[in-house]
Amino acid sequence: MKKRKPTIKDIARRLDISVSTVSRAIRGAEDVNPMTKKKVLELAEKIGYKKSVLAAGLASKKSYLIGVIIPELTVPFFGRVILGIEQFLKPLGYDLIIVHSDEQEQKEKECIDILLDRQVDGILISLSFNTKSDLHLKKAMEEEVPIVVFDRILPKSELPIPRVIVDDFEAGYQATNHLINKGYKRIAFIAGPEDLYISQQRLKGYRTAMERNGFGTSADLIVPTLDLRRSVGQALDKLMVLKEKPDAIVALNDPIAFRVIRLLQKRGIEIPQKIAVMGISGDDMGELFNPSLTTINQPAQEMGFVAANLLIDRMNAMKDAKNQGKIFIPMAILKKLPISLIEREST
Amino acid sequence: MKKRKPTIKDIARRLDISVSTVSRAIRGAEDVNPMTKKKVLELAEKIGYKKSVLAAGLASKKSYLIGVIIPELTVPFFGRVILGIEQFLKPLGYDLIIVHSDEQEQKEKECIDILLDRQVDGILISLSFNTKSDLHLKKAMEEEVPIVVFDRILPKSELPIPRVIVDDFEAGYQATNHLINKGYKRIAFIAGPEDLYISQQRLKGYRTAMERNGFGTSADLIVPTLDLRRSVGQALDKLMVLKEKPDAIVALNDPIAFRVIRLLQKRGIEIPQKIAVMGISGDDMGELFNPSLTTINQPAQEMGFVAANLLIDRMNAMKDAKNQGKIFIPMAILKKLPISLIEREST
DNA sequence: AAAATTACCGAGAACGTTACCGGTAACGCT
DNA sequence: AGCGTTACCGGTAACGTTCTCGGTAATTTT
Repeated sequence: MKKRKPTIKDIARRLDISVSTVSRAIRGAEDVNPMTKKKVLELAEKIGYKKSVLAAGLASKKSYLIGVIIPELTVPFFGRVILGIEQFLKPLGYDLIIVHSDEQEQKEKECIDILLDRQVDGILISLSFNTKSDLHLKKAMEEEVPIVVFDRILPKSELPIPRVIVDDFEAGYQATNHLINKGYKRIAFIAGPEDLYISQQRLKGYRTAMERNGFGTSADLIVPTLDLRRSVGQALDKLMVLKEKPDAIVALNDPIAFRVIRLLQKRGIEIPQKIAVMGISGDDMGELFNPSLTTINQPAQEMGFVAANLLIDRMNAMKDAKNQGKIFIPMAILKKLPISLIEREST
Repeated sequence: MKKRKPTIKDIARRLDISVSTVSRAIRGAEDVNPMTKKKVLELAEKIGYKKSVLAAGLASKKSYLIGVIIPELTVPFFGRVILGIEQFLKPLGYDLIIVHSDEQEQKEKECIDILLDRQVDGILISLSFNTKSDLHLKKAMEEEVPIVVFDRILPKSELPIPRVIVDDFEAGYQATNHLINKGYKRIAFIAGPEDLYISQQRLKGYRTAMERNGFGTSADLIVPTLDLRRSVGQALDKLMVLKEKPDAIVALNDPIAFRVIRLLQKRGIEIPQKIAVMGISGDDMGELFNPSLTTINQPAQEMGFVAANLLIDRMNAMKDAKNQGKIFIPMAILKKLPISLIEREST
């Protein structure tokens, strides 16, 4: 006694109308009598009809799936971004398929492939720490699936795609400035990989702040880390062997700052008395540390919201162009979100 | 100049064979000459053929999508679980669609609906803090999509579905025991909602350890929290107004423990000198705290792996039953994973 | 040498929906 | 009265696979 799942045909038969009409009614399209529409909807509800996304997708060449690629699952910042993405996309009937690149360029490529295979309608991506090229993004563009990059973008990319980031220069600048205002003088910066746009910009902000206040930016004080975990210690080591040790440290982001705090404490260095520490991210977790972490807040959720919005815009633009028979000319957009200071105990 | 995406038909035409054969070759099925198979695969690669998951799913009634429902995106534990799930499922060609319930039963229901609409082949779910019934799981069962619950399960559920958890009793027991061994005497327990199985069991473990060591378990020392954030403070308050304050606290999980540490420090209470704190989860983050958090490690990744494994088993069992014309009789399975102590500075 | 088995392949019907086009009836306009 | 609109609706062909069944030739078995 198996109960076949009801389909559009069953409804059509029982109501003695055509499948076309039922289809139109179901998806709330134009050209259908309110009366019949009501009847269809009621019967559908009654017999527990569920539209097959698969079949619908196949026929309409849309999947109503949006792919999201993030570098790491456990970074709180990305969790908040996804919240914003959902907030925008869910009401529109899109679902999310979330994959992570594990901070590796190679895996990132695979992620793109997976999503393309799934025929997602669009892709939202934040690049991994180690991504140096965006050829894989190009691939997506060639398949005509719109893509927008958020937060972690590539500096020199020529690709005409939308990007949404925070004002990273300003973040670096304000962080450094805050420290200077607090009276710190030898301020160090723990950067990320060279190719990383956020690293470049935040560093630039740091440099500018230092120079405007008459402090040099000796190369000693700028050390890179290649990931969020292991190499933070090495970076810090470089700082601590200097003859003149820094009295404050700006970390590229909060996860790095957390580790810096911990490592300094292990050395018995008091924060912020001996050395102050600043993060950039605005993770909630920073509040729980002892001392709690002063940081630059990034509007993560808003970023997700805006990125999703840009994606839908782009999708619509592509569709419109196609309908009018024109070819769609993709354009680069760079949207910067404002940041703000969260002062806590570590500075 | 639009380039239609190559399909199975294109390959068939160019190789002058039938689509059936191409299909078989592509999906590596039986009954196809190795020679032609090779040719198909090569041509497919050459012209950049991508199989349409939509069409394949429609025809085969499989989506190769597995839904994962977790209570919160930003809890590290779940991030690790997902890693394990991926590890098992990816090689099998499944992709994950991750949704979160925001710790609300209502949203959890919606999540199930979304996944069912997507025609996922299976569902992995960890219940929200506030889920009291599992009727929504029943719904999934009725649609014949297999489901397995991990970590956060319901105590009294009669549903014949697989569950995988850690040995929560043992976790509570070992945590408490560790504290006792360290010489603490008035040990408090911060629990979760009453209906939560992990809370019940860990509490039971706590009680047993206390009693076996001749300590009473006065009701004062057991306080509940309803979420991972706000109400932790209230729970702690109840403990701190006692005439005889506790000298150690076991928290239901690490996120709660983090907050406890912070709140105690704000009151100027030294950890672990005045009060010791223990978590249960094994979050990496615990290492970064000051003092670092002693915790019971849960094999999160393994849990994901095992849960995924059980899911696939169940899927196969259902398929086999169907093929043999029998009806599938679902059975409950409860798999317990072993835990271990991570001793750090907070005790 | 006949029969049975095996290895491989093809035809064609699903799968459940949407897109496209055409048609009818009713209505309003000149 | 004739004509163009509008509001609905239906038929049918996609969409790109997989599945079932059957068929042929080669190979093995008896």
